[in-house]
This record gives sequence, structure tokens and C-alpha cells, in this order.
Amino acid sequence: MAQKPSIPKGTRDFSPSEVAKRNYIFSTIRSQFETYGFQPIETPSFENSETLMGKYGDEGDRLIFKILNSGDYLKKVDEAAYQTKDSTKLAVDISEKALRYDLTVPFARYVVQHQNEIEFPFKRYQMQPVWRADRPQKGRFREFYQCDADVVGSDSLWQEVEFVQLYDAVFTALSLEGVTIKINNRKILSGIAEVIGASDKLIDFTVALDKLDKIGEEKVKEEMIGKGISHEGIEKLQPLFSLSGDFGAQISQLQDILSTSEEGKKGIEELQFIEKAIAELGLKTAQLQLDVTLARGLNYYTGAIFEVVAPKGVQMGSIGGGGRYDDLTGIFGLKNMSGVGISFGLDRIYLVLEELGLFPETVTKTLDVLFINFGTDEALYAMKAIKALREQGIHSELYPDTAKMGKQMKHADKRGLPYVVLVGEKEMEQQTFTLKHMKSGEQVSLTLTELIAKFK
RNA sequence: GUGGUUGUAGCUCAGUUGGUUAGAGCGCCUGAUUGUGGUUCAGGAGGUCGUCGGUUCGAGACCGAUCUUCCACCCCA
Repeated sequence: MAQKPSIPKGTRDFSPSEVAKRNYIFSTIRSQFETYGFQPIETPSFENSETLMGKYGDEGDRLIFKILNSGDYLKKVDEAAYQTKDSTKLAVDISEKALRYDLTVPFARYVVQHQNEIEFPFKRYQMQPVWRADRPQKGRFREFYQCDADVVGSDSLWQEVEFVQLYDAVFTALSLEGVTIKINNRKILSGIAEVIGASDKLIDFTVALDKLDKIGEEKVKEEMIGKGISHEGIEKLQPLFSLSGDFGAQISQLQDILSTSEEGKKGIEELQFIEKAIAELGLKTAQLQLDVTLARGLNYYTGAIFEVVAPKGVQMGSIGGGGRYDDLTGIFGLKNMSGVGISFGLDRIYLVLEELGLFPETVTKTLDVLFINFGTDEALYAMKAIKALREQGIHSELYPDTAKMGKQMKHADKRGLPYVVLVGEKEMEQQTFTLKHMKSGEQVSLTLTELIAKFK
């Protein structure tokens, strides 16, 4: 065997049926986005390095794909960095561009760059691939699609309420019932950190807290101690570990913990506003759940934090996430522009729908009817009918070669086509078409008008 | 970036302590059936065992490197 060609790890080819299923998810999401008043934009697949670098933390910088400069890229290299093999420093010299890492930062760049053309509040959606130089594993790829909807230029909490509804609407439309929309608030996390005297260690504290589900209370405490959080502080956290009950019950327990923190109280108010509104408006199939251990995107989220997890029993990380960022555009020089948004992980949603068998059968339908080719004269007769069918929007085609009938039938069978049409001498004489239903094997003789009517 | 794991026919996988010509099921092709696919029967094609190197009289099996798969950590959709 000659050397087989291959694709880079973490990337995938998509077959026709996979593309059909992916498009089904795309169009479902798109349709809900538009129903909620979002407008599409697109941004380049690569940005200037300085637009992306430093926006996702050190870990993020490591995972950004950098594009090597064209031409004699070693010429401009800093001699000292070259001699000492300082990769980080060298990277800046040999790479001025990088592949998009998510859609939020390019969006912030877009808003700042086009601020004078945009009417605020601006609601945009974007569905494009992003790239991460991560090590692949289940549901983690190096190239994958995000579907984002964001609003900039509005502080209103009604936006958060709408995003919860939007999540519910999309997953309901995809028949993916029972997803949990987890919600938290950065202000609550800050408040807790403040109460335990660890305001300066907010990130370390929340990263540890986030693992509560996974590694348990003891390990979380160990990690916090390891990060320099005092025993006293952890003592005060105790009620947090045993937080229980519904939304309201958890809130009242939080109120006790956060009674001395202004910021914490503000976070509670915000959560209560959202919860009340959602309780009043109702959700179709999703569930809104308070999760104080939820800590994502802390590099820029300032208010609400969202994460969507697949229904119980499906082993998949989050299938969506989002939150409020009061000052995202600030990093590009535009102050006081609050944003909030959510993201859908298309590739993971695909895996979940596949696992649960939730793709509608019609999604992969390609052709309504195949005409069997009996020879030149018959083919021309068939093509006239096909022309008429296509004008009516009926998906139809002629088997291109005059192969043996068995082979042609087999081809139709393999493609899973519902119907074939047989036209030989007999049919041509009578100006009819023999329509065969593949599943039942039944055959009927029809005129062209009747044939068209059959598929309309 | 760290640790582990996987790779044999198109697909799913066997292959004994290293020993002739590497197997099975499914799929594929041909015919029985030149106006009928999915069932059946008969026959057939297809593998330098991921790649490169090493140990050995002899390697699919042992060793090393590399690529790939999947998993855990980090982080994350």
C-alpha cells in the first residue's frame, strides 16, 4: 500500500450524511437566533496576533495556533532570543498572525473597529470554526465550530433572561430535552472570595471550587490550601459545600454567607431577577439551575456565567457556555460597553444528538427518485420527465450509464432512495412511467402529470 | 505541556512462549437472474501487519523512535 494520505490530528473529514446532519443543527440554531433578533456577521479565520494573545490567559496563549510569517522570517528575529532559544520571545518575531481561538474576542475587535457604523444595542450571531492547539480527546477537537449570539451596549438583565430562553428554544427545537442550564454570577464568586479574605486569589479559588463535582470536597479544600487560602477562610466556606435545595433555598443560604459583601449581594439580586423572570415566563424543556461552583471564562466575565450540560446519562462536557462581560471592548480601547452572550458547541451537540438518535430521518434525504437508464432513446424520454420534475423542485436524476438493471437497482438501494422510475420501450409507447416504491416493491404505471403530483 | 492507551483486509476484530503460504464475520466484485435491488446459492478479488530503525537463523508478536487513536490531567465547546 502506498503511503496513505492523512489529516492533522484533531481534525475531521465530513461525509455527505455528516454534513447533512451538521447543517440541520446549524439551520436550527440560525433560525432561533434570527427569531430572537440577532444578525449574522463573519470575521476572518485569522487575526493579528496581538488581537488574540493575552486575552485568554497563559493557558490560552499556549493553545493559540500561530501562523508562521511569509518570506525570510528568520531575518527579523531578535538575536538574543534566538541564541537563548527563548520560544515565547521568538514567536512574536516569526509570527504576526494567529488562527481565531473563539468568536468572542474577534467580535469585540469588530465592535471597536466598526463602532461608528453599529447601532447599539447590537445583537449579532456568528457561526464559524475556531482552532485550538489542544490535545484531542472525546468531544475535543483542534478545529471545531462555535455558534455564538451576543449583545453589546445594554446593561439590562433582560438580555440574560432572553439568553436563557434562547438556550431553551434551541435545544427544544433540536428535540434535545432535559438539558440543564447552569447559571452563576461572577459577583457572587468575588463576594465569597472577599468574605474569606482571598480576593487576590479569586481565580485560584474559583478554579478549585469548579472541581467540586469532579474531585470532591476534601480534594478541593486541599487544592485551596495549596494555593495559599487560609484554613479560617475555608472554614467559612463550609456552608457552600453543603448548599442544597431549589433556587430560592440556595439563594437564601448564599445571603447568609454573603451578608457582609456588597458585591456578593449585588450578584444575588441579579440572579434573583433572572430566576423570577424565568419562573414567570416558563421554559419548554430545559431546566435552569443555580450552580455556585460554576466558574468559566473568568478572564472576562463580570456578571452572569452560563454553562449548558447535556441530559443525564450522556457523557459529554458542556455543550454551551456564556456570560456577561462588562468591559470586553475595553481591551481594544472602547470603554463602558457591556456585552453578554452565549455559545453553542456544534460538534458536541452533534455527538449528543447522534448518541441519543435524535436526528430526524429526513435530514439525510438526498434524492426523491432515480430514473433507470435503459438506453439512449429511453434516457432522452426520461430526461424530459426529469426536467419537468426538477422545475417543480422534485429531486430527481437519471442513472448516467446504461448499466445492467440489477446494478442500477442496487445503486438505488445502496443510496437508500425511496423511489425509482422505469422507462423502457413499453412505457415510451404508452407515454407512461413505471414508478417503483423500493421498500414495498410495489409498482404503478403513471402519466407525467400523475408522477409530478405524486411528489408534490 | 504531563501521564497512559491504540494501530493487522473497505469495516469490526482473531492471531498461542517469536517458527512454513497471516485468518474470521460483515462489506465489495462476478455469476445463477441481459425489465427489477434488499433474501439465498456458487465463485473471486483484496494485507510489504501505522511508519522507520534495531535484536534474532527467523518478527504481526520483542526493543527504540515517530505518527495516529482514545483516555486522564491542565484547560475547555
